[in-house]
Amino acid sequence: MTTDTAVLEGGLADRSAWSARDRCSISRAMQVVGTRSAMLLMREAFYGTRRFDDFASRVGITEAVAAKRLRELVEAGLLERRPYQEPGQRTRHEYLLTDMGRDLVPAALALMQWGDRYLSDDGGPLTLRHADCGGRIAVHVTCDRGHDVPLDQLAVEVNRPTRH
Amino acid sequence: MTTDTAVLEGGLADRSAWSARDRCSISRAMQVVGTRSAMLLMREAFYGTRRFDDFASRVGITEAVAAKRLRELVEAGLLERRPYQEPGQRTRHEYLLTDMGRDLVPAALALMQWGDRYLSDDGGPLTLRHADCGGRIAVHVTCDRGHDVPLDQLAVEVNRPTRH
DNA sequence: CCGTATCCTGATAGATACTG
DNA sequence: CAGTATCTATCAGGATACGG
Repeated sequence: MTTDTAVLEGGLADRSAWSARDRCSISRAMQVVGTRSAMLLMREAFYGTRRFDDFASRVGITEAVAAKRLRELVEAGLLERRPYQEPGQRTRHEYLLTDMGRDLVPAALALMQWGDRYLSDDGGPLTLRHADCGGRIAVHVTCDRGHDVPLDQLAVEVNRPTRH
Repeated sequence: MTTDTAVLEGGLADRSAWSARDRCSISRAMQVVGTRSAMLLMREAFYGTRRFDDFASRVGITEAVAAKRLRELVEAGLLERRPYQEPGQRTRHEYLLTDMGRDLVPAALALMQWGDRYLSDDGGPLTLRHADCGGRIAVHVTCDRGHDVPLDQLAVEVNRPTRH
């Protein structure tokens, strides 16, 4: 294990162990939700969209693209395709968030927060609040001892993969 | 203004105001860093990489792609291309994080955290710590009254654009 | 070192038309 | 409503070669 302190300041010394592209979790995450359509479909799922047509129209993509992405997201485990039946109707399918999909919310919110700040003239079209208390939502980087961690106090530890 | 409570539970009723794709901050953010190479170049910048060749080799992309993405990231305002000169050397350029680029860190960390959890067999190649106290880093969704907000307690408020 | 130029492949995604 | 099929344009990105 190697520990570097204040990465954003001094840089990361030992990179050999993880510069391998295929182990980087950001890289892997981007392979799954690294297209505009995939992330926006997840956004829709967060907002409660369940049906194919709604996904396509609300995201603003063609049915062909929606079908392909949804299939990939189901296969990757972010969504679950489940049959359901309304009384007197034929069987349909709905797309539901899995735990894996739900846990992507912080990443989506972090992107939204960043976009609201830097890519929008009026702070963005949505304000998120804590349903219980009405406080405004923000995404924070914290440590498990409860400190809010400024970006210049991030340290990186390299975990070498266990060999056999 | 319209407020919906517990979006992840009940769904979002009033979508007409923001379903316009071009105002969604997630969509805009994905236009800027929605490719694997762009996000990984930003990751490198977070880790202190400054030079063209290092960007290309550490991210594992060709120089052509690196050149194009870096140019776009500079143009979008996430990086700054600055000339510098070592004594006795000719002028070179380095790519430095701007505030806008630095503020993308939480989004990158959120993706990393998600990837560590769901796309890695061993928790991921890196552990991030708070340099001051050594505590493990995590990305949290909180409200400005200090509550940690569970994902099922997110409420959405739609801000209509001001007309004239 | 720091890129540019060219060529090529595959993925992303729009448009349109069609099926159960 | 929930897709599939086809056709097309644009973009992401690898390979290779070249220039300051």
